[in-house]
Amino acid sequence: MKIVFMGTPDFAVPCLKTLAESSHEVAAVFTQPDKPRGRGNKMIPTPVKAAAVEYGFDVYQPLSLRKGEDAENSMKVLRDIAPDLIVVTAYGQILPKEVLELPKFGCINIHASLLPAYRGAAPINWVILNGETETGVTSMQMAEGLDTGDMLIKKSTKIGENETYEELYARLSAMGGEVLSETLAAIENGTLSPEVQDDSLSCYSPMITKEMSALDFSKTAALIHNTIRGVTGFTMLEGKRLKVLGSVLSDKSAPDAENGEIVDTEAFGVKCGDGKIIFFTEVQAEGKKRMGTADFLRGKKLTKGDILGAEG
RNA sequence: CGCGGUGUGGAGCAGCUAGGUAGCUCGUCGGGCUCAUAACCCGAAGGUCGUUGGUUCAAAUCCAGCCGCCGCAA
Repeated sequence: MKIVFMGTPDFAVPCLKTLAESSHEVAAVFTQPDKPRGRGNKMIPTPVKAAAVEYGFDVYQPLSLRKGEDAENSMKVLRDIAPDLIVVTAYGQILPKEVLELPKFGCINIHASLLPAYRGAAPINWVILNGETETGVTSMQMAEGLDTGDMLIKKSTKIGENETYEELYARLSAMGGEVLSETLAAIENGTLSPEVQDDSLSCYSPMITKEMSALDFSKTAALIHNTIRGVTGFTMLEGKRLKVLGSVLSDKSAPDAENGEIVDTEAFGVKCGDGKIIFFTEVQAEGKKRMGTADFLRGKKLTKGDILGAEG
């Protein structure tokens, strides 16, 4: 088949790789325009662009597919290519109806959740924030609504008790490539059995914001654990920012301590709102590399009784 | 030219402001103690102090450039 791929972040790269290594023809790759980002505001290509260039594919980066000159040009390009299928993975743009209807087999999307649950922008973060124990990847035939298309192939996976967003992201990203591969095979073999989503079971996962990462030690240890795993926690230690990238729960409690108080200076244990102690396993201080707690504590002596999160 | 931090034995840090014997915690290796140990005691190895140049009698420390890593903002 002649295929056009649309995707932007790391997550989409395994899907592009799947296509590149398949027998199908990748006629073009669409990705978001380069933007100045990162330290020094340098122009950084999107991960998909970088990968596409490696493979030698044609890359298009329209500002929008819905309106303006870029949209018109893009439509022209797509019509000229006349793809059999468009594969979309975390592209970051809403596709207009005329694009959805252009290819013979329509557009398929690889989504990082078990639909109809967790439609929307940040499913991987939200499954962890909500303490889910299982998630997965779903491919769907794209429709006009946001992640509402008929489901094609679904693969599920367990979420580890201490698994972080980063780890799950990597796993689901790889699974995305597998699901795509199976979906393509099914399309070719005509063995697809699209399944309509039950809207009553759906839920959305809105974009995450920085504020969500701030650790609130009046909450329960479980919730704090989910925040750390789901969006990375940050708090203040002796007036400096401290990122918390991993944690484990414990049965220990410290009823007499204040919320956010450091109660264990040898393993970085902090008292939470429900009295339980949470242990940080990986942290990163301002200007420092991320490191395991054991490494961190070798150079940084904690003071028992210090309260995390207190400004100044 | 977005703002800022940082680069010191294998790991994480101190030392730099007021230049002049390389320090701490841990790890590694050897020995000891112990029924035993990731515990304790004794000892040892291991560092061109990111890099290049400058100032100086003397630079980890002061100055300039370069490279690397990172936080914030976008």
